[in-house]
Amino acid sequence: MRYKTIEEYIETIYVLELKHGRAQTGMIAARMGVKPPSITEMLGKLEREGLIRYESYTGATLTVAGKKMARELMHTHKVIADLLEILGIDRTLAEADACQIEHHVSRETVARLEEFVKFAREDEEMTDSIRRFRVGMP
Amino acid sequence: MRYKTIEEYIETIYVLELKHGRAQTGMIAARMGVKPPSITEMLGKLEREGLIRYESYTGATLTVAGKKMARELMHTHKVIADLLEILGIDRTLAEADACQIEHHVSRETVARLEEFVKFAREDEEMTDSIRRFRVGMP
DNA sequence: GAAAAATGTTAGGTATACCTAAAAAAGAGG
DNA sequence: CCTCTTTTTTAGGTATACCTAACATTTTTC
Repeated sequence: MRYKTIEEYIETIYVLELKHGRAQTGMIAARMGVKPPSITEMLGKLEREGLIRYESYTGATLTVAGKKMARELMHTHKVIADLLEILGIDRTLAEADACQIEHHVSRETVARLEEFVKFAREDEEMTDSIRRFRVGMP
Repeated sequence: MRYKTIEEYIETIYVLELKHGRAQTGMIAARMGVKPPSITEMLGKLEREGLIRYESYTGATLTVAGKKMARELMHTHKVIADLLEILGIDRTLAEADACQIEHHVSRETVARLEEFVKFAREDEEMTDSIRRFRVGMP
């Protein structure tokens, strides 16, 4: 079994903070499939790295640096998922794949893929070509 | 620092076996930036998992299962790198990104991307659209 | 073919992301 | 405000991918 990355923790905290104002140990644990004591430990590490503020028994909130990381990850995720969907991959699968890929693409590549996604949406000829590609695919 | 995955070991052994008939501890260590004792240990694990044959002081060769994994990885790598290159990403960067992404895409998605790469090469209108996309990009 | 050089393995240790079980703190209901 | 419940943390332990230093084997060279 692979360990969760810091990025996955930050994303989880981001989502929980949006929904509940802060991310508590138990909520993070439930979402990530990791036991609470491990979360406590990890929150200590994330705080030492300046990505979250953390108070015992209260929960965690992202710092500016943490938010920046989270937003970049969300953005990357969206670009990848959109690209895969445009290329005819089922949204559910596209999301699942994006979840993994997002942690392993360079910024530069993301930027270029984003431009392609935009182009594929705006340019009529490209839209057409892609439509033809998708016709007759599973 | 992230640990090397089994897949990375298998790929390295594959390449070395192609070039030298077998993969020796030192060669693997040099390529992967991991010290020889760690390689010895890992080769034991890979053998227990049925991915390589391994003899002390002689080196490792891939089993059928190991070769299958290696070939699939190489194929996935090529599909991803080709796709990125088609979308205007510099080959060197495309290769680097593919090296990471290849370990995190579903088979199903790879299959679909492969079809897209083929289409992008064969279909004139698509080729044209992509050419227009790439014009005026860095 | 023996000594020297190169290569590989063993022994022992570190760091870290996880776990379970037990203790502690916070929150809710009477 | 005191007990009961829920939530969190502490304490202590495991597994694993790495490392260095020391030892063993193989290969090369004279």
